[in-house]
Amino acid sequence: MTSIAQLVAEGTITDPDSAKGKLLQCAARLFSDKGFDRTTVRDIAREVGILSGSIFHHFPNKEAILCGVMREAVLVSTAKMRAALAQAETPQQQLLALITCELEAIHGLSAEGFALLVSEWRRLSPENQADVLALRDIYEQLWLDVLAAVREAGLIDMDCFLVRRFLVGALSNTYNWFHLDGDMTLQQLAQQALRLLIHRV
Amino acid sequence: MTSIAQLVAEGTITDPDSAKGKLLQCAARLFSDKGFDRTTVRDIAREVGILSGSIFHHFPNKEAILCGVMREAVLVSTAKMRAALAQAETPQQQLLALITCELEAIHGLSAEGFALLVSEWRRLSPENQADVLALRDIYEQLWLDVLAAVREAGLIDMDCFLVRRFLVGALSNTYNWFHLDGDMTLQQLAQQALRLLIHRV
DNA sequence: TGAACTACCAAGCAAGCGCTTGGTTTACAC
DNA sequence: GTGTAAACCAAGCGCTTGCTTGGTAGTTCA
Repeated sequence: MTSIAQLVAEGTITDPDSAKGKLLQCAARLFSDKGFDRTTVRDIAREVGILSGSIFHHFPNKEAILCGVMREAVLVSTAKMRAALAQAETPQQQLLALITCELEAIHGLSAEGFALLVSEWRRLSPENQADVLALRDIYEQLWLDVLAAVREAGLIDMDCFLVRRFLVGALSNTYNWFHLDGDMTLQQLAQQALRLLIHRV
Repeated sequence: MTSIAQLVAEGTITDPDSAKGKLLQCAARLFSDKGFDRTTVRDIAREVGILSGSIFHHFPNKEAILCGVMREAVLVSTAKMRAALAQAETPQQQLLALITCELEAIHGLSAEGFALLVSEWRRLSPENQADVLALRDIYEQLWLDVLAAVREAGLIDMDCFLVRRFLVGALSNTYNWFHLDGDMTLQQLAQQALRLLIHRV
């Protein structure tokens, strides 16, 4: 059973085969492609093959779609990171695993819509921001734990929070220049990002 | 004569005291605060104290305002960076100077609207993107020259293009978490960013 | 068989959007 | 005084937006 199927079974995330799940999936792709504001509810509806009004049977408003996309993106990514961490041994391997996971999420290989957490964060109301932030805190704690271990091992000497903040920017911005079909593989990109943080790889 | 006054005298940028200059300034702030799509021409007009239709006496359309803001932001930043470079001696000092300049630009201390180059880049038509990109290439070449010198000095060992790309993301994302009135000064932030790239500071 | 519920359609409303149009004010040159 | 041009106003057009409303198929379960 894949980690996603598990989350669906738990009721943590929406079944991607359900109507609501398809809406979230299409919305995530459209939001990522064109941005939240430039994506109309008619765009999303057309993509799933229903009329625009029907969307509001599943969501109270447009913002709730974005919120749903973000929530599930964080949840899926957290699960994938936990699974990847379990397979890594040294702190350095763990850090590389996290970087790889986040890059995969950003470039739509795992949780479509993850990049929106940075680019469209301000579109969310304060209430919805707090809602997603609670999930994101769990996600970020995984990072901080690993970074602390790497620091403990003497591989970095900067403040962990600061390292993470720089890294969030560096990785999320790869969305603007890195392409999966280019010369560089995602694994190579992850390796280079690791080299940025750790100077003896 | 300040570098900005010089650019105005050359006719390179718009006089900030002129009607058009005030429009660009207000638009830059509003675009930065609320985003391009969420800022209406009525918002901008209200801010400068004219009616919305009057804006189109100065600009052919809304996108041209964003394009103008970006153009001037790059031009001002480039000039500021050149001035800062002239005062630095070692490659490492030069790199710190560039980082400081870019952080100042991002956080609105020099060229208001610089952060838009990343966050609102996709709102520009391909023609306008090419237009701004030509100016930005000059700006980026300054970075690459300094990074090459730092690399020559053996202080970094990664590909310069890649370092710059990671750095663009890391610095531009400080807009989302760093605040000028917080515990950390902008100079300290610049120092830390330098430490990320160079491991013996 | 029929009540209840889910998912969706068909139509359209109210508000806000970028932008246009024709006319007025102001400043300055001759 | 008159001409000219820039800067702006006043009004609103045409269109798109998120969202609402009332109703209809299809399925489930008693």
